[in-house]
Amino acid sequence: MKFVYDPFIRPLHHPPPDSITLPGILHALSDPVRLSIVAELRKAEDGLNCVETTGRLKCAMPKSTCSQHYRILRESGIIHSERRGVELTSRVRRKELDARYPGLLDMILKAWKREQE
Amino acid sequence: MKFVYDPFIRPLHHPPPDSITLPGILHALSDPVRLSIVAELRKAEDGLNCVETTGRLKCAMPKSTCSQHYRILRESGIIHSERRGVELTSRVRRKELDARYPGLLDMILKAWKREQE
DNA sequence: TTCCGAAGTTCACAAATACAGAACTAAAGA
DNA sequence: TCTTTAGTTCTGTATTTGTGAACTTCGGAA
Repeated sequence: MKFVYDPFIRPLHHPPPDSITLPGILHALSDPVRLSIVAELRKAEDGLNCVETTGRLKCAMPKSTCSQHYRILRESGIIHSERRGVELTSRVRRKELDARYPGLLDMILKAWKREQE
Repeated sequence: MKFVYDPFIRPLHHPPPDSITLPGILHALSDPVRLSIVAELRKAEDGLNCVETTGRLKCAMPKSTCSQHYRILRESGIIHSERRGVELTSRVRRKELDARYPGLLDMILKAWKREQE
């Protein structure tokens, strides 16, 4: 069977703001790793790529798993990713999220930070 | 194989406040049906049983599915359930949740209400 | 008292989802 | 050109979810 591969051609899918859903957001944030990824991304104004993020997380994780986590975050509408050469730079879609769910992400990340200590 | 059955003897499991986790909460709330169940429960100060809740929800759903949703909500720590004869009366664990995650549930339910309109 | 209906739970199985290793592609630099 | 780096896809396995069917218990009716 042929192995079809086109990661750099296939466009990344980002939902438009009005098709972001609350259950989708909550599901994306219902995983400790993803919560931590989002927390890191949110701190970094310029975005981070996967290596940088997992580096700061210091929780070892296979690349494939990491890739899946980013896909889930992206397709739920929490982050925006863009290819820069071989890297994928992601950042939190702050304005859009805050317009749709004011204060929600902040509150969740704050609670997560507390819970981590 | 023997069918072991003891629903009215087996105790309901409610996590103590300090073993409630944020990912657990978010996961429990990452389903539209469960969000709506919690919204109804939160409105009813005295608690509701499953039939009352699903009646108000007017989204038909098999009993087994409903039972699972309640189990997930209960084991995440969002609701407390207690048997009253043949019924199961559930209510939101407001004080405990608000102590641990101040304002979070309110914010989520408010966002859900907006999204429903 | 006995019987029946209502309320929920558990089981079993199918479908969907998640995880992680392996193979792979493309870009950038030596 | 060759190699390293960053990330994706595939695949098989494992876990989770949804639902019908069988079941138990309680409370009220007969």
